Amino acid sequence: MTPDLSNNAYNPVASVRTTGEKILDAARSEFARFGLAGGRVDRIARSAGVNKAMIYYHYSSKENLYREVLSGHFRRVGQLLKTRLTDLESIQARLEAAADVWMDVFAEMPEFRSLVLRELAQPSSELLDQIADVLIGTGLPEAIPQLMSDEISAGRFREVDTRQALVSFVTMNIGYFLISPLINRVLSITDENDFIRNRKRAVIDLFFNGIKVRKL
Amino acid sequence: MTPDLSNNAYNPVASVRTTGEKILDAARSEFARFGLAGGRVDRIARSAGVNKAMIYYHYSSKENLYREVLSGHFRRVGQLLKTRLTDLESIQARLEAAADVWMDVFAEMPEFRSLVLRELAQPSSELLDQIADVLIGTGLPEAIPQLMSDEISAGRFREVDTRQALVSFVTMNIGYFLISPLINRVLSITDENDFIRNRKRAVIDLFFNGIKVRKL
Amino acid sequence: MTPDLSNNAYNPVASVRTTGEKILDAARSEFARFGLAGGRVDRIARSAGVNKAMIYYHYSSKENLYREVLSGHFRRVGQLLKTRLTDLESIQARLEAAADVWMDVFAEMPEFRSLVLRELAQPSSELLDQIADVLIGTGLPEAIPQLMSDEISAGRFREVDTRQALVSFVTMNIGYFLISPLINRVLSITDENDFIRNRKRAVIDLFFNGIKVRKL
Amino acid sequence: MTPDLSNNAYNPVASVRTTGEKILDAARSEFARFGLAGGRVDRIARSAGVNKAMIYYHYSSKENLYREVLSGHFRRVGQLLKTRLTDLESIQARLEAAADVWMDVFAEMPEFRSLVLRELAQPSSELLDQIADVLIGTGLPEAIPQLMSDEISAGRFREVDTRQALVSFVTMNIGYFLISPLINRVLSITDENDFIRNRKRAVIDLFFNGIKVRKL
DNA sequence: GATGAATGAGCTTTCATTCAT
DNA sequence: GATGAATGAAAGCTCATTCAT
Repeated sequence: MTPDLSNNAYNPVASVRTTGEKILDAARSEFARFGLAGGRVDRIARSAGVNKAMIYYHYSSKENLYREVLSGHFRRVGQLLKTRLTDLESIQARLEAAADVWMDVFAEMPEFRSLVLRELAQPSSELLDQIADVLIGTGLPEAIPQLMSDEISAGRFREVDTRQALVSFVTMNIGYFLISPLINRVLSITDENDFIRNRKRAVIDLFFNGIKVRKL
Repeated sequence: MTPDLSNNAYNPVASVRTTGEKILDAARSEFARFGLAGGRVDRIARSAGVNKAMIYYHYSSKENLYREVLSGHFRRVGQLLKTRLTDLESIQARLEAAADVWMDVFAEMPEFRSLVLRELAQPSSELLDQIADVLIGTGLPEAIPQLMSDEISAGRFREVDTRQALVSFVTMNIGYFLISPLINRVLSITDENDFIRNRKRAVIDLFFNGIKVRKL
Repeated sequence: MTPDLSNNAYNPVASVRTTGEKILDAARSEFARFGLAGGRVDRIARSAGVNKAMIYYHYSSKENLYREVLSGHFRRVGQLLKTRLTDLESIQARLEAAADVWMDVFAEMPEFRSLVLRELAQPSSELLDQIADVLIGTGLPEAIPQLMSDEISAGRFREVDTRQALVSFVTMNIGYFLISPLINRVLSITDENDFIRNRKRAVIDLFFNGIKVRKL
Repeated sequence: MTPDLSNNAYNPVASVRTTGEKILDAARSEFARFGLAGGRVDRIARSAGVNKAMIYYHYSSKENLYREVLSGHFRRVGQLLKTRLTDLESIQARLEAAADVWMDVFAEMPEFRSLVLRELAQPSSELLDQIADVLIGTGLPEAIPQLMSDEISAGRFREVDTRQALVSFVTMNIGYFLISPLINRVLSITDENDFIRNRKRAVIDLFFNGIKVRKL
């Protein structure tokens, strides 16, 4: 059930990592920690154990290396979404699966969070376009509101703005991961893993209780 | 009802902005756009219309200037929270007020979002400690779960994990602002202001419908 | 017998030091510690307790202030030499008096040593010209070798190169003060004052035993 | 008899000087002329004919480059002392050899004098510790006074303070070199080389005549 | 005389990138 | 592919000096 997102997800066989892969790995962590502007080519080379010139040989520029790092992540996320969200009929099943994917993504791709946050901070980010394309490509942003409308028509969901509802669901899931360092401090959460484990159920519970037709 | 968060919130009378304030204003926008590492002292000086050395005269280092920018924001946020969240009894009133504050903060302090996102991206950020302190200082992180517990005991709220519920509420509100560029693209939201206007009601509606005791 | 070289030698009445004097005092110690290139106008102003612009008001430039510091020293040294070396007949009396003066100069004008060393380090120093003039002005550099020649003619001194002998006498005296930090370390001299007290006698003793006619 | 202390002493084959050596050579002369604070990295780079960044590539900082310059000198001096002061029995032979070494050092390492003077001017110089160690390492500071004591016990030397005597010998030798620009002016010495050539004999003569037991 | 703020030139250092081997 | 050395542009910062009040 858990996906294959082990350490070597990006580089299946660690023992024969090519120079290009070593650079990519080092760059991933460098850019996650310091961002594009703050990341240092020297540091990447050193922590990859290769000569600095090799970075230019393989990736031609720091900025391009950064792009490679990001597109690697998105390829992986897209692939996960595609694999895990097919053949699911009910809206609940789909949303649960999506929640799972995000949890896995953040759990197993530790640098992803930082990279995305920094991209979100930039006024015009070509990267966001890429993510958006990946997400739209899953068909979910269109399908989910449509399914909700169907449920509303069928009298099972309350009359809500379906896009707002979708945004609510997404932010409850992703939002926690994005601002977890802040939340952990404010709520004195010490066992983060435990909190995350319960998170999915809590979100699903609140969301469907909030959207389904019930009587007071 | 809307607060005085106009452009000159930090410098009431624009016409007599001191050099220090001009620098701070320029720095705010520079760091929001490019981050600490990407921000350029030259550019700040130029766009503030002052000599570069003045930045060091007034703020002693680029990093310290950055800190001043951030702490200025937090002071403002803390002050807003303090002003707007007092004398409110019911949990609903409090959460609505908090939602209003966040909406205002993001609407009126355009650089805040970027700055916070970049800080969230950093593994160890002393700034997050500052925000956390501001938030804890409002008493809300303790009060809200307590009020929820009271409602649960009184049979009015369902048996939910109160901290998870709080996190859900917060992320539904803040989360949208943080990832709005992405959401806007994915959901093809063109009139962002319109979406934001409806957002508060949608969140409150979903949240309380989801947490209150009702019958199916 | 000991001269009036107390702390306030340069500024007779400390309690009413003018701004110009305060600056001069601070500058003296600053330039002694860091040299002309390493000395900082800011630091001088701060440690003098005056505004930086005052330095320019009173001394017009850093370099000029430096010159004032040095010429203050030389005036003092010249004055000392003049006072203490007059009315002395015998060569021994004169050399002893000169040794005393140097000892007093180094003992009571703590910054002098550093300043002179730095000037000596510079290939072309107008300051050295000034000192040289002061020294020549005392008449000693001409008188002493002449007196030695007389002694030689009279058969009391051995046939030595009188200028070399004078240089030997001077370096034995001054030389120690110039390189004392080094000598103290190498010879593990802990009680420097004690060593200095004995120095004069040792020099005189060695010099005259070395130069007088004796039999093996 | 004279040692190989030609211009390229530090870099035996001038035609293949490495970049690091070129920098070191340029730095040596720059720091000798202007000191650490007054020395300019730009100037060093230009006069070495290399890119400024190379200085940081090879020596990581201006201060460190300065340290390298000095330790290079001290290594050389230590080596000279070690080579020239072995296998010498009599105290006279040893002192003469030491005097020769110092004369050679000052004659052939033209920058040494300035560098040492500036270091002597600094209140706390780690460099002086290094020189002191080199000197102590030669064993002379301990051996010479001991030899003098032996001579005194044997009735050949007069009863003198042996450390004072050693200091006298050293300052007569080194002292002249340190303050030569001053002495030359005061005594109108035009042919410095001639004076230096005679200096050694004059010092030895005065010293031993002064310390040996003789009769008036 | 005295001050705080301002200036401009120049400082040390950094860093992405390229070159020669 | 791989390396160590090199480059040039620009970065952050300093500092002697001056100005307005």
